[in-house]
Parts: sequence; structure tokens; C-alpha cells
Amino acid sequence: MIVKGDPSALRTMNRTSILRILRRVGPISRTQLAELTGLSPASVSGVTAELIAEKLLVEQSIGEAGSSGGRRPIFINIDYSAHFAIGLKLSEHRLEAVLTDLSLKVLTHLTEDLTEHDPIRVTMQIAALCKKLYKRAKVSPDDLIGIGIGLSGVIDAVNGIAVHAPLLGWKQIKIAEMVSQKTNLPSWIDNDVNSFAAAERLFGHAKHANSFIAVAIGRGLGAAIICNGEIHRGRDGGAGEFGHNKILLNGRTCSCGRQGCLEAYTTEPALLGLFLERFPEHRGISIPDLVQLANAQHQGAISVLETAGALLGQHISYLVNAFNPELIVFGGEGAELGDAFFEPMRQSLRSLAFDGLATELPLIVVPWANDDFTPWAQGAASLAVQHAFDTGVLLKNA
Amino acid sequence: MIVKGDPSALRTMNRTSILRILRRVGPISRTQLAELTGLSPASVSGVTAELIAEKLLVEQSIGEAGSSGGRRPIFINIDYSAHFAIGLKLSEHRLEAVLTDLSLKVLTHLTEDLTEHDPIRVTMQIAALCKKLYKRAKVSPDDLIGIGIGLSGVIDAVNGIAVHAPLLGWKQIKIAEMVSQKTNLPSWIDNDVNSFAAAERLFGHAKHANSFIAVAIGRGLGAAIICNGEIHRGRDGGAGEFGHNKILLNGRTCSCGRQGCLEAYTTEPALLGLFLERFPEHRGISIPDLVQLANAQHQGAISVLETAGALLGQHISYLVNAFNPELIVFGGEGAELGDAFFEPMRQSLRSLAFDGLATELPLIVVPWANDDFTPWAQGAASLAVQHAFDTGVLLKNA
DNA sequence: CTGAGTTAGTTCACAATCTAAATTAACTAA
DNA sequence: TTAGTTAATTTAGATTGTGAACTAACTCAG
Repeated sequence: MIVKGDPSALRTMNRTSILRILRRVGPISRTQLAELTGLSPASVSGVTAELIAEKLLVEQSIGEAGSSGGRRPIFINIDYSAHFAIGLKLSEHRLEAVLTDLSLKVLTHLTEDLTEHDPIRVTMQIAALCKKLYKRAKVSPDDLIGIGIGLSGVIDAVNGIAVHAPLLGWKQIKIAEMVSQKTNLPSWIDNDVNSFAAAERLFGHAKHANSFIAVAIGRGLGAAIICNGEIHRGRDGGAGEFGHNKILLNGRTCSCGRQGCLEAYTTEPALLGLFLERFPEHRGISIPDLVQLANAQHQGAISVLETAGALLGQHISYLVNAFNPELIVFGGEGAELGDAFFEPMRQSLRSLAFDGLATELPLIVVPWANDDFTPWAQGAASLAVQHAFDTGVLLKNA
Repeated sequence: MIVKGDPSALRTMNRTSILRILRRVGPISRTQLAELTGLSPASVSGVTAELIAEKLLVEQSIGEAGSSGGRRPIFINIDYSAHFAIGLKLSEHRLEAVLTDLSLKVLTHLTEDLTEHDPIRVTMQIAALCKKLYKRAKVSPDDLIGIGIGLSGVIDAVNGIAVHAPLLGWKQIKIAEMVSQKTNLPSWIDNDVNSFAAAERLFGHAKHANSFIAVAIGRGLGAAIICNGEIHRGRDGGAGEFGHNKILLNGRTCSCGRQGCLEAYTTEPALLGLFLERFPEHRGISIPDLVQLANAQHQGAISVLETAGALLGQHISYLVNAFNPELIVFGGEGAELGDAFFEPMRQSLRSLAFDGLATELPLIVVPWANDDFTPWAQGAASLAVQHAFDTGVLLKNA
């Protein structure tokens, strides 16, 4: 957020203000834009002309534009299909890539094995994959606004550094800069949860929310806290780590090495572990199997999902009491767990949270199943798109 | 925060930017101000001239201003003693008032019984008390920047409405407007915790923090969540209500009417209750008595304080995992509980919070004991002072 | 004690931006 | 065809910030 500056800072604010409104309330006329932004029609004309010249906006001559005795409005919309973004999801053994337009619609996707973890090699593989991607999509690199990279771990998103990414064995790797140099495209990096939250904020269920919480349930459990439209990262970038709330002093061992973390009871590997402890005869069971068992009224499966769901609901209730968010979106592979998990979660949350804070709180589980690509990669792309909308500037050749 | 506007919005931003820096790093020269704000020396000259004319700033010709072969800098400081604020703390039977300068130094204080709760009567009593206060302090009402009112309950601070203040029996009372009209002074209202946080943010331990948590332990237990220098209020103004985290399904009855809230185990009345359950022979015991017993190694007293402290620490650890604040300040009458309570709290918090988030986290207990006035009233005054510094404007005759 | 060197702060011309008011554009309907 | 209406642009004027030049105030070496 801008707090000082010269007159051009004003322009920046007004550009982003107009972009934000267009993103939220679709194609509207310059006059409506003036009303909604509080700017004068003259300024709106000026700013929109600039943005149209940069191909960030287009005029949409919708025939249906009615008139009640006056000149018809010319609708303005964001030009979602004039620029493109690349999203990369880095997993331990997988490199997933999507090419999207500015609405995050996936135009092309590719997946490769990731066999080496050496940052330089990974950078080269990324660069090659990006090239393949935009060639296949027949998109000019000049129309790419940048690359977003999502990976789990501790990320310094502001400086583009993977501070500690245990799955890749990375510490203090300036991966964004490395990718930028190899690809000649601006790059951004963030962890899974924040990438997911960015996508939800831009075009997802949180499009109209100023403050919300995004919860990702996958191999880990974490949240992104969005305060006033901005991700709250905290002093060490550790905000949202409620998955490491300690619920038992000598409980199950968590991926973080400590014992008794909430995460050790509510993620997919944890659920399988908890189920197998009670039903070792189901060795080799997968999450879809477990969900199916629960749906088939297997009491053990139901109980495992129910217990974990209720436990998660309890800790979400703590988040709700502390933040009073406008809504909560749930994503990650855990979204597959379905109602057997999420209904107990909702009930527990609603009954435990402070009066009124949860009764009308939307709790949205984002579907995750997709044969072609994961929303993780789409979320990564949103890091680049987010930058364009938040600054109102396309940093080509940065 | 400003997100759009005309060139005068720039001035506003630059005024507040300069005020913020002066408030944090004391008297400094215009040149240093230019460096710290990023503004040009010319602009700083202009803005400071304006603020000096409005008596918000003064030049301080400190004799000690050294020189190393050049013109000596003229130090600029906020003129803390040219304007004054009134702070009011409304309790069930008490009306406490302080008159402070802009540094929140209390110049005069008065207390009266509050016998009636009718909003109109209360407003009249407030107006009369304010008049007494500034007459006694020999301050002209023209030099008063406004009145801050603190009271517990659900407050709509933005619109100055006491949405629900159970101790006074108020619902949807537009008390700020009423007081403004009667006193002809701008008025602001907020709950205890937020008032306390405002004071800590302006001149207290959180002066240099961008994101922190203020915890108030008094008759209730609540927190203020400060994100990027602004209080996060949440969708319904319910943010920070972690005192109503449910810790037992059928636990002790809380002041909110529900059962098993954290607040029912960690506030002063709760501690006395818990102690008396085990040691009914101590009927009539007060909090200072309990603390003294603990200090005298009374195992029961120690155990009660320790258990409650550890419990609070656990839930603070959840807040820390979620927010990763830069620091936490504790205030309210509960600050008297001393180390017998706060040491177990610290230990519990530090051992439960996620790795690294609490190890270097300052945990500051603000002394509360004072014969003359409570920090509550001072905090209330800070609501008015806060407004002056955050907007850079003194709204006299508003 | 004088003048070169240094640092602080101000003045002024110029550029960027916004707004209000006037103007042009495009349409409806009597 | 013309008056009325709504949308959008143009233009003149105001505000603000910046850079460069300038003034102010000081140190110190000779």
C-alpha cells in the first residue's frame, strides 16, 4: 500500500482502484466506474484510456446495452485474454505447469518428473518447460506477464527466496531471481496456501471479501490470513501456521518434528495412519478408499473422519474467534474428504465459535479433483496475475 | 488508508507519514525526515511549515545539536503540549476522566459515580465532567482535539455506536454523536481492549511494531489484533474474542452466558472463584490477597494461578501460531497477577508455540497499579490522539 | 579573521495529476 | 425534427511533488 509519494503515486492508486472494481463487478461503464471509485468522470476517462492502450482493458460493445433516453454506455472490461501467466507447482518429484489467461483459465498444462533438486538444474528445467508451454499454447512470450511458483515450506515471498523448503532440500535459495534471469520473465514465489488464497481472492469465492481465511489441507495443514485484502505474513512469515497448534503434549509425531501438532491428526496421511492403527487389516488403503468406506457406513472410517473433522473445527473456531473473517475457503487434496469430514468440522465450528461469529459464516470447500492439473498450479499462476492487478503494472522485461 | 483521490490526498498521506515518523523516532531534522519518508527536502519543508502553523509540530533548538562542519540541523518535534485530549472510561457505576496532552501524559483526572444509565443523562454528566476537567486544568476548549470514550461491550467504533454494552444496558446507542453535540467536541468510542491497544501503539511498547497483539485481562479477557498498524475488527467487530474460545463443553459459566469459555478460567473473578472452590475458608479474599498468598508459597494459590496462566499461555500460543505477531502486550487489572500467573503463561506459550515464533517474541506486561487513574481512561484519550496522528488533521468544531 | 568546504533548509520553475464546467456524442420519444 | 437525457471527452484551473539553484549557518585550516 502506498503511503507517500509524488503525483504519479496517485495515478497508480487510481489505476489499481479501477482494476479492482472491474475485477469484482464485471464490465461496467466509465460513468459507473466514476461513481464506484469516487473519481471524476474525467479522471476515469484518462486512466481507462491509458489501460486500454496497455491492453489491460477493453471496450465491450455489448449490443444489449439498454438506453432510457440517452447515449448508451460503453462497457469497459478487463482484457483477460490479451496477456498470459505461467503457474508452476514444485513438488518433491513433480513439476507441474499451467499457462493461464488473466482470468486464471488454464489454456495449456504440462507435467514433468523432477529428478534432481539442485536449484540450477531445476531452474533450467523450469525455463525449458515454460518455453514448451507457451510454444504449445501459441502464445508470444511478449504477452506473458510472468511466472508464479508455488512450493511448500517457509518462503520469503517479498524477496522471492525459498528460505526453507524441506521437500527439495532448499535453504535460502533465491529461486525467483534465478528463474527470472533464465526465462527473462518476472517471477514470484509463495507457499501453497498463500498461492491458493491469492487465486481465491482474485477470482474465487473470496472475490468480494476484504478479510478472509484460506485453509489448505494437503500433506500439511495451514492457513492464509487475509486482512484488508492483503496476506498477513507476520514477523517471520509464520502467520497461518495453526496446523502446528499443539493439542497433545506427547501426541503423534508431526512432519515438523514436534509432537502432538493438530496437523498430525487432520491431514490425509494422518487420517490414513489413524485408521490403520485401528484397522491394520486395511493396509494399503488410500484416501478415496477411506472416504468410500465412510460413505458405505463403515463405522471405523466414519469415526476417524468425524473425529478429525471435529478437531479441525475446534481449532478453526479459535481462528474465527480471533479474526472474525468474512468467509473461509478450504482447499487442497483434503477437499476430497467430503461431507464425512467436513460436516463434523462445520458442526464443531458452529457450536464452538463465539455467538454470532460463525452462524452466517460461509464455509466453502473448493473442489480439487481434476484429471489435468491441480489448483495448486493455477494458484501459482495467480501470484503473477495478482501482481498485475495489485500494482496495475505489467512488468515485462523486468 | 487512502486508496484513491485528488492531489490533496497526497498531502494527507505525506502529513501522516511525517507525523508517524516523528512519533516513533523523536525529534529529528528536516533532512533526516526527508530521508526517512523518501520525500524531497522541498516537500518536507512545505509539509512541516504547514504542520508548524497548525501547532502540531515545533522546532526545537536543542543546544546540543552538534555540527561537523556545516549548518546545524533544526530539530522538529511533535508539539505534544499545544493540544489536549479527554479520555473517559465508562464502567457500571463509575465515570472516570482524564485530560492528557498529545503524549498521553495525564494532566488532570476526575472520577464520579455513575448512578443512572440513561444515555441522555450519561451524556449530560459527561459534558459537565469534561467542562470541569478542562477548567481545572486551565485548558481552553479550543485546544482540545476531542474526547475518547472507552467502555466494554460490542462497539461500532467507525460509526461511534455502542451496539451492545451490557453493563450499562445500552443497545445501539449513538453515544459518540450525542457527546459531540453536547460538548461541541469531536468524540470517538471504542471498547477497552482496543483503547488499550491504541495507547500502546501510539506511545507504548508497540510504538515500533507494525503488527502486534494487545491482550486485556480484567473482568473479561480479550485481544486486539493490530495488522499493519490498523486494528483488525473483523466482519462483525468480533475479532479478538479469543476469551470465548471454548475449552470445556460443560465447563464454568461465562459472563457471555455460554459454558466453558477460556474467560471463565482466566479472569480475576474466575481465579477467585476457582480458588474458593478449593479453599472455601478464604471467603472474601481479593486478588491482591491471592497473589500475596502465592508469593508466600501457599500451594493452593500457586496452583490456581499457575493452572490459569498455563491455560492462557496455551491459547495465546494459538494466536501466535495464527498471527506471528511482533510482540504481545498484556494489560488490564490482571496485570497485577504478577509472575505467579505470567511466568507459567510465558512458559506454556513458549513451549507450545510453533518453532521460532515465540522464542524471541517480547511478552510485555504493562503495570496497571495507579492510585489516581487507570490506564483505561488514558487509553480512551488515545482514541482521540490516535485520530489526530492517523489523519494528520485536528477536527476542531466538528 | 578570512575564505574554502560542508551540511541544512528554502525558493522557484516545471511536470503530473485531479476536478469542475463546458462541450461533444449518441440516443429516445413526442 | 427537436427537446430532453445520459455518456464521455475536452479544457482551464488548482494542488502537489521534484530537481536544481540558492541562501543560511557552521567548521576549520592557514
